[in-house]
Amino acid sequence: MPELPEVETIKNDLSQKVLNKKISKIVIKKPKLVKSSYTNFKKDLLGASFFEIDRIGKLLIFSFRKGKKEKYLLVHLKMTGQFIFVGHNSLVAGGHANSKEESKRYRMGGLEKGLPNKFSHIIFYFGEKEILYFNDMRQFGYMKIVTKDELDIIKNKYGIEPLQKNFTWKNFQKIFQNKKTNIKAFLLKQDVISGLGNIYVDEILFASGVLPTRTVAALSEGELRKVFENTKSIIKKAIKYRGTTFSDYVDSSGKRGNFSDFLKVYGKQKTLCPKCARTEILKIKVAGRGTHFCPYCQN
DNA sequence: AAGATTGTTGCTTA
DNA sequence: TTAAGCAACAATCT
Repeated sequence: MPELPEVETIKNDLSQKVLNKKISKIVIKKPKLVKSSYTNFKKDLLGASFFEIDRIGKLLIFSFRKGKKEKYLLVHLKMTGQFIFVGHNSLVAGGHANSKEESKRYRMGGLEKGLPNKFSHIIFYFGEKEILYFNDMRQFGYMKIVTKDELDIIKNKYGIEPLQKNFTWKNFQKIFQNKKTNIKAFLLKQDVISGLGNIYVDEILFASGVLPTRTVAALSEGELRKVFENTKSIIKKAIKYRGTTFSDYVDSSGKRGNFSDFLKVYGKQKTLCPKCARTEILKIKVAGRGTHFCPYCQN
């Protein structure tokens, strides 16, 4: 599941690869993934080039010019979306990556061969031989082109960003005052804090020693402070290690994220807690999501 | 073979 | 009016 660190990694990598290169061809195999006008999609993008790639929360923003106006290609990867950039023809194996075994290997991050595969739904060509594949097994992801005004409206719906200046203890405290929902559900809300998903929320709460079921308003100042600090540090560290691969995520070169090696609770149910070494990590459902925690270390 | 998987939206309920 | 809760969505794996 691409969350903030994974999307940030993709943003940084793609910025090195596709900026200011002319889009020479676009192949759309699954039109329903284009959520804006389908007829305008190619019309707007063909011949254009992206001059900047940005990110808010888990949403990628590709800026380009259409005539004198700036427009924006928004891409959300949702759960299984991937961007794979291929600079040479070497990886393109003529469209046969469709065996069960091969697609599994592919999703697990072992990009050995086979592009496009049956999950390559939208394909951008840059110049003669550079190709950007948008793959999405579950077809939850989407692309859409918006104007500046539309972009501003969308941006305004996002909460504070863990990496930005306004992510301060003061602001954090203010936002978390008197909220009656549990801390897990609250941290997942994109209009509160943008970019956190199921993996990082579980990791942040474990690091903070706070049970995911705790009501926000009932947290002590010290506990809340830990949640704040750990949100910053864990997100930063995850970006440093190029994100987490749990099932489907790979970066734009098809490589896995290395933060997987640092996961302490996510996916670790039935194993011993790495901190107290005496209690099994439990997995329950909170906020409708699989939730991992140590009942001894988290209170 | 039914249930779990998750990010987001939009509807319902309090 | 606002906040919280939850079903729905899609496709695949266990």
